[in-house]
Amino acid sequence: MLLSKGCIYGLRSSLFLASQENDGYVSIREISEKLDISFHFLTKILQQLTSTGLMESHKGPKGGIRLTKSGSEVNLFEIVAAIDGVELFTECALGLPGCGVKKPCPLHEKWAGTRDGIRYMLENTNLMELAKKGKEQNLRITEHGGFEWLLNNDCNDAS
Amino acid sequence: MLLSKGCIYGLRSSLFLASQENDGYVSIREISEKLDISFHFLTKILQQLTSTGLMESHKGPKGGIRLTKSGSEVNLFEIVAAIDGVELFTECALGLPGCGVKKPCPLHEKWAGTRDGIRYMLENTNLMELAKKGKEQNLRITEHGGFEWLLNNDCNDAS
DNA sequence: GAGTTTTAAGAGTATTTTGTCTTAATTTAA
DNA sequence: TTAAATTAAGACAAAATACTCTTAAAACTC
Repeated sequence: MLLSKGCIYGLRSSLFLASQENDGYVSIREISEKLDISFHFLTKILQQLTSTGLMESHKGPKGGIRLTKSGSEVNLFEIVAAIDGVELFTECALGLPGCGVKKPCPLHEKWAGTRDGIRYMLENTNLMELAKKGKEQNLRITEHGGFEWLLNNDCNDAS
Repeated sequence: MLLSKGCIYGLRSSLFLASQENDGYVSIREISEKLDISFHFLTKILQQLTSTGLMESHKGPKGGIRLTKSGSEVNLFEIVAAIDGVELFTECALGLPGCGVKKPCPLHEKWAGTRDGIRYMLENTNLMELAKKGKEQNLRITEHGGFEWLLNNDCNDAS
């Protein structure tokens, strides 16, 4: 698996926040229910994003979490790096410590190119463009629910 | 981590076998000692490669394991797929089941392109070219040892 | 055929990842 | 000022991954 579960949850949550119409706090409980993610686990993931400054949280009623910057200013690499770290983008494909141009493994050059391709894609994709696309085309952000349903329904809705 | 430890061990072992001068059986014990991999663990990994037909094994003295095809006919994708499976190359970056052109997530297109890039690199890299490169430039195949040392020393060597 | 060398197979252990539960601290609002 | 709502933090549990150990089966050598 390329990204850890926590990282995937972090990306989905970030995308959800970026697709909100207003920029107020959204409670983690709501995110966890709408995205079908374990509440307590998500809490810990999002703490990593607040500790790195990508999000800010607020306690109490009307509290929750929100992006510190506009979705258009946050790229996916920032989120991945905050949760999974940058090892994926620095490590050797054959697992050799310290693999690099100075002491390469036979696969180093090719892998470095591919690795940079992943990084480039993540760095050049921001939350806003994904949220826009998701809303316009009502794409999925959870197993069964698209953006449309997600943004127009309360959790408590019986429907 | 992109590849599991087992997969990395499988790749290193395959590369080691492809770099042998003769095509006889090499004992798993020798591979495990030279590549510094746990013997019993490696045994299980290589069993996956023999069960998929990429390698063949032989018991008893003079036994061991060897590639069924020439190193130039084995690409890295075959090895990765045999050990880690093809999920990496089919799964959604956001973890949504069944993500694809029909029911995409907002990231699907971009991720599919990147994913195919990884696959393309693996499919278009064969063991022989890596072994050749490794031997010519005496690159590393283990943390401290290069190809040269590896191929010219017996395990029992006191040196 | 007996003994040795090797892979095969399975049970068991350790570590990491993933997820759960409880309590504390903070904030709002009645 | 009390109660409710929320995040923060830490202990705990489950599952997956990584690794170890023991025994069995096969093949070679004498």
